[in-house]
Amino acid sequence: MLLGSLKGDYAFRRLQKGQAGYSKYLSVRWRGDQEGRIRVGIIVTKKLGKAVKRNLVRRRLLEALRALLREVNFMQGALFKKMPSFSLLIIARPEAVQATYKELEQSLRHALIRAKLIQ
RNA sequence: GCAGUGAGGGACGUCUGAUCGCAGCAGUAGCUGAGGAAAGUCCGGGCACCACAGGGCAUAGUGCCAGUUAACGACUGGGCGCGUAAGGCGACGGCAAGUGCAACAGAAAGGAAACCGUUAUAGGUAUCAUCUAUAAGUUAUAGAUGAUACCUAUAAUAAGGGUGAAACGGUGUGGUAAGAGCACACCAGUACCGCUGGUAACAGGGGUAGCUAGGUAAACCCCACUUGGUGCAAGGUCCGAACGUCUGGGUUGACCCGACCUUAAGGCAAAGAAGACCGCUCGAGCCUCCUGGCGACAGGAGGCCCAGAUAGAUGAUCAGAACCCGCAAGGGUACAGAACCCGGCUUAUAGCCCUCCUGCAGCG
Repeated sequence: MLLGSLKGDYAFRRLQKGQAGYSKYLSVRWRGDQEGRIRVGIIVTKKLGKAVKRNLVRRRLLEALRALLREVNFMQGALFKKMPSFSLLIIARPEAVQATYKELEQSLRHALIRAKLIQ
């Protein structure tokens, strides 16, 4: 499954009105579109630390998302012509630095369910 | 041998395998995939575009000498200063052009003057000595001269004033009213002129002169040299949205001009929004050896290809090894992530290795 990345100020601003979900280590927002693919943006602010720590959190989140997308079913609003088609924004909280990969993955699953993106 | 919160250096800074995932390359199998600082962005280049006849000013920087280098404010070697020395540190041209600045203490912080002090002269006062006069009898008073002390004025002086980071050369002799480079000898320093060694900075030594010139230039400044700006989001190619214009088509109209409409009709011009591609990684490249050089480094031979992402690829899980901590279970393995590319500098850094040093213990 191809993952596009969100680019530009407009794409991020559009998601301010999206469906939101929260969990311990992160929050998510998503919105359906007609692109026919999944586009994702991950925000890891400087509150989390320097480049090494921020990179680690971002890569773990991206890895966890890929793992989740392989096994889950999407809600109806996220589909376009029976293909998943939406923009997703993941915002890491400062506590995410201390989390292990497993904790991040669970946290992401929890948040996506609460945002009504997956079942 | 052990220890060290001692110094210096390291082209040391975890390793191996499996599975899943990501990026690049490849027809496939597959191969490759962060650092010594990738960091800070403090200097210097390459490269790119813009500006530019030449010169000057300004701004900013550099500042002992020689070398290395593409270049540098870097590096190497040397000199000088500080230090007993090993060694370390030094923006290390000029304050005997000008201007400015200096807490506290101190008489005074730059004008060599004031003050204290010293000395001479004059005046006054006191005391003493001598002489004279008067009165009286072994004394008193007055005057004169001299000496000493104190006070005042004028002149001379910078020897002395002990404070300070720093006080207008030092020591001695002569000299003088007292003193003073005032004169002389030696020493230190300065300027100039030769000599010797060195490419040079500079070092050694000689002569002459004058008599001394405080500190501070990462204070202004003076002198010498260097210095255009912006940074790969540079810049370029493809492609080409909206806006323009012309032709066409339509409406109005008897027709023409005109006006309005039309964008899934076409042309021209321009546009830099979005996107794709180039720039982009083979380079002042890396490794080994040889030659030259004290060295920085240079030359040669052979071998090698070693990230190129673009909101940004390195992650997850498991197994094992190494080192450290702990009796054990177990825990820990730093600083830190490429963003056009190189050369430096600076800062961060657990542990490991090498050389030297120190301590303790043992042996000879």
